[in-house]
Amino acid sequence: MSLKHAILVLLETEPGSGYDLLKQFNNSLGYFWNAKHQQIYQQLKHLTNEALITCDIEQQQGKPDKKIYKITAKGIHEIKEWLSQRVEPNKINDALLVKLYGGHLTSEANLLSELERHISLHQQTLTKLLTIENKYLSLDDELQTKFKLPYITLRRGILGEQAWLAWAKEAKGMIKK
Amino acid sequence: MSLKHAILVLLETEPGSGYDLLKQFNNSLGYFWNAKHQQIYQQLKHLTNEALITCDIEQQQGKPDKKIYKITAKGIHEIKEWLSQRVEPNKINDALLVKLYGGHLTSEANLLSELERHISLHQQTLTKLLTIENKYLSLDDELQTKFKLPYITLRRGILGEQAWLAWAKEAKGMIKK
DNA sequence: TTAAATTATGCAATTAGTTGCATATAATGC
DNA sequence: GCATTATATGCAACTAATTGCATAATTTAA
Repeated sequence: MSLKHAILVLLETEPGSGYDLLKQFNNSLGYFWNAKHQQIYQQLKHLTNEALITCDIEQQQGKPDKKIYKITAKGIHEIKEWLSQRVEPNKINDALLVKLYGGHLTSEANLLSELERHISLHQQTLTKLLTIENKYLSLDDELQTKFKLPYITLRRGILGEQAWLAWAKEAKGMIKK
Repeated sequence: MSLKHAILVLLETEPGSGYDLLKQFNNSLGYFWNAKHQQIYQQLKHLTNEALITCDIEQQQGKPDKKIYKITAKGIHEIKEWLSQRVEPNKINDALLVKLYGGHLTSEANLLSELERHISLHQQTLTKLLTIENKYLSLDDELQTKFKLPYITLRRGILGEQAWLAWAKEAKGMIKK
């Protein structure tokens, strides 16, 4: 399980609330980690109980109070321990491919429109990632070096989405033929 | 949840045992669905209770009896119903990218050796997929047409792995620099 | 001006998935 | 000759993740 470690790594970079983490997962980091708000809030509670993070409450007018979490020394130690161990390669469960695999039981039009819908989602993701990349590339050398590792993960997102779109184009052609 | 539908789709193509399904997931279909044996056996029980599949027992000498499952008319109906609905795009949770993202807390050597380990796993997967592709390409036109849709999903695996490896090469270069 | 989206959190119940254990033979490799 | 891998299934306990519900003010867009 590494939602735990994903959260620790994010909080090590910068303290934040559950909602902040949620936004990071939903926006920029969605190409490598996804989680619902429930999971994040529950995990933050666990991590606090384990003393891997601590929490300060920030008063806000109107909105509910914001709980700002930050990592502890014990939390940093936990990350380092985790980093020294192997991680499992990514488990893939792709329902769209199941749908295509069994696609002879439905219409070509259905397959094509579903594919089209996914293409547009992936295209949106790619555009978002390229925008982030452009911001990165406009930084000075020092900052580029500082954010080199996150940038490498961003490149995974970009290359992954480009390959997905290339496949989808090929797939569309083959379905029609 | 579409392990259920992944199993139904596989059994629609060809009846088989839980173990047969496990092998399919672990070998050829691992690039689009993964499941442990427990999950498969449990799901087969559920599907049987729902009368979406039925089961014949095949006696074997030495080994435990093999339970051969096949899909029912109700099961086919369930697939068609599912195929008519939208599927969610793939949720990604990639621990290796978390590791790289927080990689400043560990050594470059550690990152590189982990990356190298994953490269070799992905290379193996790609080789396996290309072997399957070659078999497909040597079929006659009629059979190629028949297996067109599964082949499209195979292409996703191939293009996905190739893109992953291209990224990894780039990443290695950047980490060293 | 009214509806919808955003900000911000969390309990409770359920479903999905993993891990550990258990059994038992045959075939393969060292 | 001995260890490992493959064949073949499944219970029980646990952990992880999702879904439904709940609250409540602010900002934004139609």
